[in-house]
Amino acid sequence: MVSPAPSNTESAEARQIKQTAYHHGNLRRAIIDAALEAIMESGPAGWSLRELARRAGVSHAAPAHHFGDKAGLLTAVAAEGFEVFANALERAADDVLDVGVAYVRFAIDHRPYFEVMFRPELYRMDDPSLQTARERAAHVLVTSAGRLSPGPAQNRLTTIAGWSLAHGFASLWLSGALPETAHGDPEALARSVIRLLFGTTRG
Amino acid sequence: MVSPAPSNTESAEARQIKQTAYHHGNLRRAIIDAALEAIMESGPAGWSLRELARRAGVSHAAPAHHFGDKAGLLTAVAAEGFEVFANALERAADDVLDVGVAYVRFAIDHRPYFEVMFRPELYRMDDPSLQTARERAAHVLVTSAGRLSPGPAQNRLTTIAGWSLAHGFASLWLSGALPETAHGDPEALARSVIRLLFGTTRG
DNA sequence: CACCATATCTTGACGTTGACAAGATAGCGA
DNA sequence: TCGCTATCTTGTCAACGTCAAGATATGGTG
Repeated sequence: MVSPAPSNTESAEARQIKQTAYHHGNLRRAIIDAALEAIMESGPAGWSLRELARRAGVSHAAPAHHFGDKAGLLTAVAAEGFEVFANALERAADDVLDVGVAYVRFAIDHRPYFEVMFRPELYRMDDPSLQTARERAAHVLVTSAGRLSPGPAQNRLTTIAGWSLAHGFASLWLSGALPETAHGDPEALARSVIRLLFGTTRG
Repeated sequence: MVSPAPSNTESAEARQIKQTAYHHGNLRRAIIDAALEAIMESGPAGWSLRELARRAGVSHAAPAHHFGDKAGLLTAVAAEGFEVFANALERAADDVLDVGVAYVRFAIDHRPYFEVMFRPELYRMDDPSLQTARERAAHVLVTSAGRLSPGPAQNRLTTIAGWSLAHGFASLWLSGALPETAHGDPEALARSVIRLLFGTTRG
C-alpha cells in the first residue's frame, strides 16, 4: 500500500514517549487514520468528531485545531485519497485494461478513501493539493484511453465509457448491489467486464 | 413522472380543510416530499428530521410516528425510489440500449431517490416492498441484456457490464466528476457511450 | 346521537453532537 | 532564560435524534 504520509508505522514506544500530557506527537495523522477506520466501519457519516478524538485519546476539541471542522477533515481524507488513487493509476498507465482494473482495485482496497472522494458535498473541492492529485488521476484516464481510438471525438467517448464502466462496477460492488455475482474475485470479474468494452477495439 | 402514491397534487384548499390543530391530513407523504427536497438541496445527510417537521408545519416528534426513526424515513424513500425506478426500466425493457438510457435518465430526473437507493448503510434493506421493487428492476436488467448473448456465462458478463456502465455514468454525472463534458445533453451522451458497449454485439 | 378505542400529533426531557471561545501547556528559537 | 507560537484542554451553546407521556381528532359501534 502506498501512503502519502507515514501512517501508523511508528512504534508504540515512540508514540508513548511523545505522548505527554499535551502533545500527542502526530495527532493529525492519528485523526485521519481513525476517520478511515470509522468510515470503513459505518460509512462517511456514521461517526462523530468527538468519537475520533476519543479513539485518539485527546479532548473533544483537539481535531478542530488541525482540520477546522468536519468538512476540513473529510477534505484531508479526500486529498490523501486522490493521491493514492493517482499513484495507483499511474503505475498501470501503459494499458487501458490495467488502468480499469487498478481503478476497481483501489476502490475495494481503499474503500474509505473512495467513499469520500466521489461525494463532493462532504468536503471542500477547492483544496489545492486535492485538485492537483485529482487532475493527475484524470490525466491517466484520458491518455490511456486515448491510445485506443484515432479521432478526438471517439477518444472522448472511449474515455467516458471506460471511466464509467470501472466506476460503476466499483460502486455497485461496494454497495453490495451485485448479490448473485458476489462470489469469487472482484478483480478477475472486473477484468472480464472491462475486456468486453475494450476487447473489440484492441482485437 | 410516475409516482407510486399521490404526491403534492392535492389543492391547497383541500389541505387547509384537513389541516386542523392536530391532524395534518397526509403527513407521511408531506414528510417524504420534504425529505426529497432536502436531499436534492444538500444530499442525504445534510438535513435533520426536525427541519422536515418544520417544513411540514408539525412538531419535531411528529415524523417519528410514521417512520420510527431517520433510517425508517430513508427506507420509505428508497422503497418508493425503487418502485419508480422499476417502472421506468420496465417501460424501456424491449431494448437494452433504451434500458441503459432510462437508467441514466432516472438518476438525473429523480436524483434524490437515486442518491439514497444505492447507499444501503442509510436504510433498512429488509423492507419487503423495497425488496420487491428492487428485484423487479434487476429482472429488467438481466432479461434485456440476456437477449444479446447466447450463453449464460456471456449473458452474466454482459448484464454486469451494461449495468456498471449505466450506473457509473449516472454516478459520475451526478457527482460532477465529468467537468469538461458537462456541456450538452447527458441523455444523448449516455446513449453514445452505451452504444460503444452494445453497438458491436448488435451490429 | 353518544361513546370510546385508536391513530395521530404535541410537549417535555435526555444524552450527544459540531462549533466556538478562552485558557493551559509544551517546544523552539532568540 | 525568556517569550513566541503551535498545540491541546476545558467550558459552553444551540441543535439534533430519540424516547416517554399526554392531548386531540376520527371513525366505528352501540
